[in-house]
Amino acid sequence: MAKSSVSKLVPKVPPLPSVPGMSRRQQFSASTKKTLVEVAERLFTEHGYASTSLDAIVAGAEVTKGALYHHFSGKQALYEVVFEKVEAATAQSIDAAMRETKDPWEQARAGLRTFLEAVQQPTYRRIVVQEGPAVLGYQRYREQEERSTFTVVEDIVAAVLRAGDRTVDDEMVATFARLFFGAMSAAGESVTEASDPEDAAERIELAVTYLLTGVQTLAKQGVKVEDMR
Amino acid sequence: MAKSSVSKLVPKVPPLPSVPGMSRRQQFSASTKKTLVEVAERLFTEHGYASTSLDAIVAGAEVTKGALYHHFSGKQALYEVVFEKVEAATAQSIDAAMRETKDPWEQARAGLRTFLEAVQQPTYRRIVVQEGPAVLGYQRYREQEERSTFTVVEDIVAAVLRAGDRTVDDEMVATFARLFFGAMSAAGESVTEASDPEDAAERIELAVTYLLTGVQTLAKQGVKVEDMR
DNA sequence: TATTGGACATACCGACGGTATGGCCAACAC
DNA sequence: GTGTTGGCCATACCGTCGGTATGTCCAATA
Repeated sequence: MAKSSVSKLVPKVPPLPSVPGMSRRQQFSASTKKTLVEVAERLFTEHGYASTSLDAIVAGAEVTKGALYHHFSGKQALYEVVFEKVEAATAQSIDAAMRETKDPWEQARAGLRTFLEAVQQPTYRRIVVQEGPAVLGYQRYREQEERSTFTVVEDIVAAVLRAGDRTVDDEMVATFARLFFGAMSAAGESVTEASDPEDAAERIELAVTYLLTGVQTLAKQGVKVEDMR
Repeated sequence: MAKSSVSKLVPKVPPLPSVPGMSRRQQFSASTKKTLVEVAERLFTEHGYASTSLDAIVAGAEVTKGALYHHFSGKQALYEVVFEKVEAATAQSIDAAMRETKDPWEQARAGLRTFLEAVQQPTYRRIVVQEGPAVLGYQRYREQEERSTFTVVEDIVAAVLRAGDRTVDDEMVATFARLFFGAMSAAGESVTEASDPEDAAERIELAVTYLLTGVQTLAKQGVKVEDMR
């Protein structure tokens, strides 16, 4: 009991590089909200959504459920914020990797490679790939996806595809992007669970390269997607 | 109260085409177990795992939790039985579709088409694709998968791949199969959610055909997967 | 200085998964 | 025919967890 009273008497350390536009009160509030999200991200990643209780989250953040429900409407809403954060970070990292080169083909390779790496990260795997659809429902899952990572992947696919066949419309690009996105997501799980992850990742890249080479070859021959009908 | 006493006084209708090897008692038991699985499959499909209470399941089966826990060790175990049932049925339907023709290439087309159809069925989508990984955990999910549907898909991929390049090893086949399996799963969601599902399905088939044609073209040119290194 | 409202803490509720216990009756032994 | 046993299931109950209602404190503003 002494311990808890101490934790109450000693307030949280204020975020020192204080944001100028915010009052002290607002800064404390933002700090607890941020802490809640960070703790939730960690626990959701480690134990999954169902096995992570709100009590565990608020304990980890050293607050109470009152604080949590003041900032979020419930467990699912908190999860959604964590989800968005993880998605945004991943999209940004892919984007950054692509900006390191200017050659479109190299950009695509770099982007896909980074995506394959991202999809192996425990946080992205658990929160986005494995539990995202089940927790958010597929509708919301897809909406969130399309505002970040999927769009980046779609741009890559569009560049690769249109390099060989300029006649493909947007919907066809989206279709290819869906296939690639699904394939890479499954690949991430596969790689992570493999006995030799490095070797598995290499095989994935080999397979994808083979498929892309096939697409390139068709393009050089002037074979278009529409010709498949 | 009169209602409940009536339901107790009037026992369930015994399964009439009685299995010879079973005693009456065993047949009643098997009947309740089967009913529980069927009701659970329906409710899990309609409302999802988390939103389906055991009370709702036992009410639908007109038994009590005592019966449920006599036959299954818990909610997750019941889900796993349902999962296996759905997986087995899907694998069998793909298998049946493939047996209708003898040409290997046509078999592959039929198999993939049937898989694309299966992945759009509400039950398979919800129980296997959307919630399977989250509820069972990816480990068990993959174990179950590899005992049924995935293996069938893997066989198809192996046949297509080895028709052009006989040097690919089993692990490389498995890698391609993973990619295809993931791509088709995502495709199923995409098709189902599309404003025009038929059109979406056609686009998917077009895209897959394009990719396969690329693979065939490479094979004809003698380009092997190993050449990608 | 008075007042207000944002930012929490505390106490509590209902639902749900799971367990403990007991009753009933078919099946088998004799 | 009778006694006994064990499979099959009903009933009652418990702990946990997500969510809610209410109260408190204090910084910010007038």
